[in-house]
Amino acid sequence: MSQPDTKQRILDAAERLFATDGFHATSMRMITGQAAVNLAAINYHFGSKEELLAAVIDRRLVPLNAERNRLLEQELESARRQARPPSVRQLVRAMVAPTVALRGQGEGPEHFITLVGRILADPQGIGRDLFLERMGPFISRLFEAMRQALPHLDPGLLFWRLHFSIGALSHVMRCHDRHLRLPMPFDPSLPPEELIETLLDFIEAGLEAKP
Amino acid sequence: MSQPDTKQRILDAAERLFATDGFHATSMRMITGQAAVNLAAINYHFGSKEELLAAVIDRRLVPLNAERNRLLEQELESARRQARPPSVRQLVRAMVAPTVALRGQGEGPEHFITLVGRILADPQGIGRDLFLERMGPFISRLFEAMRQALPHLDPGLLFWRLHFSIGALSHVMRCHDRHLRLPMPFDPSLPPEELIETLLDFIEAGLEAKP
DNA sequence: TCTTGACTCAAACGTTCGTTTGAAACTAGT
DNA sequence: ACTAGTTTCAAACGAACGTTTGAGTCAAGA
Repeated sequence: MSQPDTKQRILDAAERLFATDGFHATSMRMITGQAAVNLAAINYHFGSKEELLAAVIDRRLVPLNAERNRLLEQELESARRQARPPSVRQLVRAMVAPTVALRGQGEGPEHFITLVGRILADPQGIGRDLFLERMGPFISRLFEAMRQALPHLDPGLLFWRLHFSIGALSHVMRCHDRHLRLPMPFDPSLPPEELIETLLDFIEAGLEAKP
Repeated sequence: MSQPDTKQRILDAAERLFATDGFHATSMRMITGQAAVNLAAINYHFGSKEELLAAVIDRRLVPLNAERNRLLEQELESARRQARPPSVRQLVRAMVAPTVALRGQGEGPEHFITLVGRILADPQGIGRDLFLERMGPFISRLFEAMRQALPHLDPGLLFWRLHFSIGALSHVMRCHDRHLRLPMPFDPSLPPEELIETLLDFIEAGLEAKP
């Protein structure tokens, strides 16, 4: 390949622009302009604008879900060894930690976070089916593991509380910095490690609420 | 006016299309086609496509925030009369109840919910500034009231937990029905009243978690 | 009846969109 | 040095975009 990084430069520029401006508001000329490649390179390397979006999503989501599954299986295995039910906090951590860790991994993952927020908000969008297809297996396994961790909880109630938990996570991911730019008399910023624990405190208490 | 409902028909069609397809993916010809009005009617009545979006948002958000503020002031006044701190649950209810109540109020409000989800996911979108401008006063007042309700809680921690709460709410609003269309061995659907209480249980426990 | 203002309409404006094309440039195997 | 295969390039394609225009329609006041 004469310029082996053409595909990567397109992926980086598309990730950034899809996140900041949205899929439909981003033109292929904007992408190829920022990537400093020819306009036809997208269709040559990816086929179409939609297939480019799929490639942008897959590049980060596949390894992310692999890590989430690894942490979940690790806790299930640890619980099995010790003949105890899996820990709610550790199960939630399997979902939360790799996600929050995306922050502080550079500009690319930050843009990816924003892009995922857009995809979740799009009820019939292009990337949504792909995203849910990638997420489904983990969510199913997390739900089953959570039923072992909270056997007394009604499954329907557990479903909704997991739903709320995912919402809290995705919302805090979506708003990196100044989402609610209110004049605050203090600085609410937290390092990622503390943010994880703060979020785990909140979700764990909500999942284990009494009624 | 010869056809006095032209503006309403445009607003209804735009609300539906902006929600399902997104602002940039919706053309003015799609809107005027579904509204059965002339293409130029949008520019005549609203000025531009962006001003139409602002009108769509304002139509529902202004009365919604009025109701939220009413409930919040009602609880503050009740607490003042009884010389007690405001109730966490009642304060959260002021934010949650009018929002969840939008479900079951017809097709229009349901589309509006989806549209708000899109606006929140758009970091520099057209409707975002307008939306935050409308929401800001209520959020600020809610935060101050919550500080009275939870005086022992660090303000920075309260900020984050309110952030998580808003996330749980907006996520559950965004996913009316089959957001996670996993093969569930049960029916997780709930009537709005029960959904409100289920969400309040979750948020209240999270806000009052110990550390 | 004439006039005025609000509204609707078909048609066109210039621009930008995603995609395609065919030739040129480059790399590597023989 | 020649060839085959891959990648880049400028240019153009038809289609769709948001907006504007100017004539036409209608209801109501003078």
